[in-house]
Amino acid sequence: MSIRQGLLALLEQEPMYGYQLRAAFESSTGATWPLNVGQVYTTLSRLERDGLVESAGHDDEGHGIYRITPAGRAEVADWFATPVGRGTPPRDELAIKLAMAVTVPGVDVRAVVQAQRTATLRALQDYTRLKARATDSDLAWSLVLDSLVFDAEAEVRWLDHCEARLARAARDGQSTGEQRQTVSVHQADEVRR
Amino acid sequence: MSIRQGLLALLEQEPMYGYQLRAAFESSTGATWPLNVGQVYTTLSRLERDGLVESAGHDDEGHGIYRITPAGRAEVADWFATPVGRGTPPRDELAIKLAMAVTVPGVDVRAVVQAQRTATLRALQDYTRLKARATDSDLAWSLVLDSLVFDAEAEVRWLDHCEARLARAARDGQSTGEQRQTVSVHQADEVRR
DNA sequence: CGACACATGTAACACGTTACATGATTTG
DNA sequence: CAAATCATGTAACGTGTTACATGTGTCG
Repeated sequence: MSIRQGLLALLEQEPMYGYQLRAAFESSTGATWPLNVGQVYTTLSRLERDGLVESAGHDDEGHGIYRITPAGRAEVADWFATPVGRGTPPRDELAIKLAMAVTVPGVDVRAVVQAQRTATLRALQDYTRLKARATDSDLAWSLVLDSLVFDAEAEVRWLDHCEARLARAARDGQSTGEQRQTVSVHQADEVRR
Repeated sequence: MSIRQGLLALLEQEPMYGYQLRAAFESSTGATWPLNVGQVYTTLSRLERDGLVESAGHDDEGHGIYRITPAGRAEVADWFATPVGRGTPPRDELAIKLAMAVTVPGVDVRAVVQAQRTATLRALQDYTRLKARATDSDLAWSLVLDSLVFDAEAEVRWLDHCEARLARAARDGQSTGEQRQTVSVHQADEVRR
């Protein structure tokens, strides 16, 4: 649901054709998330289907131009105005994986944490290397890169935290898997708000 | 791609029927990500289609039990052994949104940052409140909660960082939108590795 | 000429998600 | 009894993603 919004936002700047849109998107995000061109066209179709963009004839060179509609503008405004979903946060694969690792007996949780930690640290190095260049020019990309860095750092911190807790749990003799047999359902509907 | 793996991992612990699986999943993740029961069954079908689980007759009470296959076990082992995708990191909607906000002229970036900051801080409070209870018992849920906290904290830090950079950029007169007209493609294929 | 970037699409599939239909069993 | 929970499924849709088909222009 973010490519859709992203492309739509770019179209608010100026009508564009498909290839141009892809270039604009990758330029802003610094090619952090490579975008298959085909997806631009499928997404444009869907946006047109939903009345958020419309075909606007052809370019001087014959490119099929797309233009944003009033409804589209409204949607973009709404997107920027509404904070990103901290109500039901996006499923975090790593968190799920660790949760399962400590739930299912016979999994070497420490090893999982270690492996992840190494990988994340390596990614962090890559990001830092990339940040060296490209700094002041592309503000957008620079911020995206920083986002990746902050995320990765938080992940490392969390992994360390996990290790500490696991060590403590192990020391206290709890065999990591003292789950009840018949799992009780719905002990926390509150999270759902 | 994480529910699939999660359910599969749970089945390695012990054969189960659908409803039980959902309970186990929500128990481990602390109902942080509520899981529609229907999805358990669709996912089970797909897992069976792929030969990772198989039907194992019926329970004493007539429940349709699913059992993990050797191939399934292999996949789980692989899942735990392979670090989560720090090669092409998952698309971060907030990062994309901010990138677009600074790219498209006429967007009040500061307002976007502010709104997000408020929302995230509020979420952080909720998490902290939840952490008060539930601590030592459910290790898994506790870790998931911590993950959310660490993530949210990193987000706030990043938002502050963004604000600072934006202020600096504004002070230096760059009108936030000094993007080149014709966007240059592929200036950074390196990220893709 | 041949390779390569530009450019536009389409078909197919994956996973996640919701809404709905249906029935058994429990419980106030 | 009525309402809620347990339990199993299916149908339909949405976005994201890849692979493919196809054609034009450009440049060494």
